[in-house]
Amino acid sequence: MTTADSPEGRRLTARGAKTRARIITAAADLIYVRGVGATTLDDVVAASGVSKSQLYHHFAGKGALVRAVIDHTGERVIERERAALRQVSTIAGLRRWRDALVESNELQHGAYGCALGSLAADVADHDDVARQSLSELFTEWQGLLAGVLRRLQDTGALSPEVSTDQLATGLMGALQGGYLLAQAVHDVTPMATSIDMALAHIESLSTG
Amino acid sequence: MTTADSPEGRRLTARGAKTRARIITAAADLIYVRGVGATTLDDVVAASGVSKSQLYHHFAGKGALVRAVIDHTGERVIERERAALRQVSTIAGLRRWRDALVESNELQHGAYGCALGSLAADVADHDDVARQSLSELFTEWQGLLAGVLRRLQDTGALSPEVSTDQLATGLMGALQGGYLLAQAVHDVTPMATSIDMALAHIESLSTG
DNA sequence: CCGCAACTGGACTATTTCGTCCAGTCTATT
DNA sequence: AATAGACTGGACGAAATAGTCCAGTTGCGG
Repeated sequence: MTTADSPEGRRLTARGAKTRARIITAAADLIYVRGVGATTLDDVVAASGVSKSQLYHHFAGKGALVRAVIDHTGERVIERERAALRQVSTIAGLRRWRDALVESNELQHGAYGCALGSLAADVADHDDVARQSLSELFTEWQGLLAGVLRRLQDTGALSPEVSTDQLATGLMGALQGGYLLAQAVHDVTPMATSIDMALAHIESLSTG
Repeated sequence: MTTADSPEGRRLTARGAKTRARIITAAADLIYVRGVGATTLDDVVAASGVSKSQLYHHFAGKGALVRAVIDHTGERVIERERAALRQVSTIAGLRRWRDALVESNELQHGAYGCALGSLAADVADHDDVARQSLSELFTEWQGLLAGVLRRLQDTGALSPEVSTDQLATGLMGALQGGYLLAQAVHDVTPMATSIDMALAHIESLSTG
């Protein structure tokens, strides 16, 4: 999944890998809060406690760093979602998943939005390879949701007629739209409402 | 709705107003395509054919210009939606509304996303008064959707039990999420799917 | 028709920010 | 433990960009 993002060929020592990781996590944190455009490389240098020459040693430039941040954030989100959704096979489980996301977003009153969604809005029209990475990440995330929906079908809680892929897309749309509205309003209520509507629809498609 | 955005007190002549409007539309077009951060004031000056001193004559700075762009774009979107939704009172009418938005977005293969949504993602965490304007615009837009849903209730096409406000929020969430996914994938399919799910849910709530 | 205020235009400055360079330090291997 | 090569640090340069200033023009009220 993760594309080769360090200068090709050269192998990293353990120390180098650690430094590189420190740069990425610092950049990811800053970018999540301030956005790509408002995050300067000097900010990243200061936050990571790494010299600028190292930043350019590990990354070809700001674009490459941003792409690495996308990969990193993507892995984090996918990993979190994989853990959260792995065992879910009921509507109630999906509701608990929703609750966790809403509560987590509540902590910052909806600010900053979805880690992946904000990145997408930020770079999609500016960096095509970054956009494609994000596209694949969204697809993977939707795949996890589709897996849950298939399990609902297997247990008979969801009609076998419906397209789990389309429902997963709809659910992801509701989630991302909810994040965006919550970000604009600084209140998670619309996010909860938006996801609830998607879940209610899924529930209404139960067998019989 | 539109806040006073030109230096208070001074009255604009017709020529001044025209120049001011030209700046705003040029900036709005650039910002829609490139985003706020990637749009420079020199770009705006070049695109509008207006001198920089005039830009600063009409706007206190970049932030004020961006806020004016938000007001302008907001009015445009709300006006468009008001016209599109005014007479809608059936599910089929909502479907035609959906078709028009999807087709329009198809022209650019989903790029740039929703004029209001992109702005929100761009500035919400950086300018609180801009965020609040956007919040109000979303609320107004949702109000138009809620109006349609109330008409559905009046004609008996929608159960009088359901909350039209919540459904409108869910529909707006699906719309915005759909825009974002389409932007990431460069394909309007997920946008269509996302809205369709919301509409299917609304349709499933018909009386009886 | 005249004068004053508002509008127009573009050259200029200060600051920010991306990216480079070089000198010194650490580490793995022989 | 010596050396080669990889890693670290910060000072430096160049470009872009927000914002300022002043000289010239236009148009409206008296």
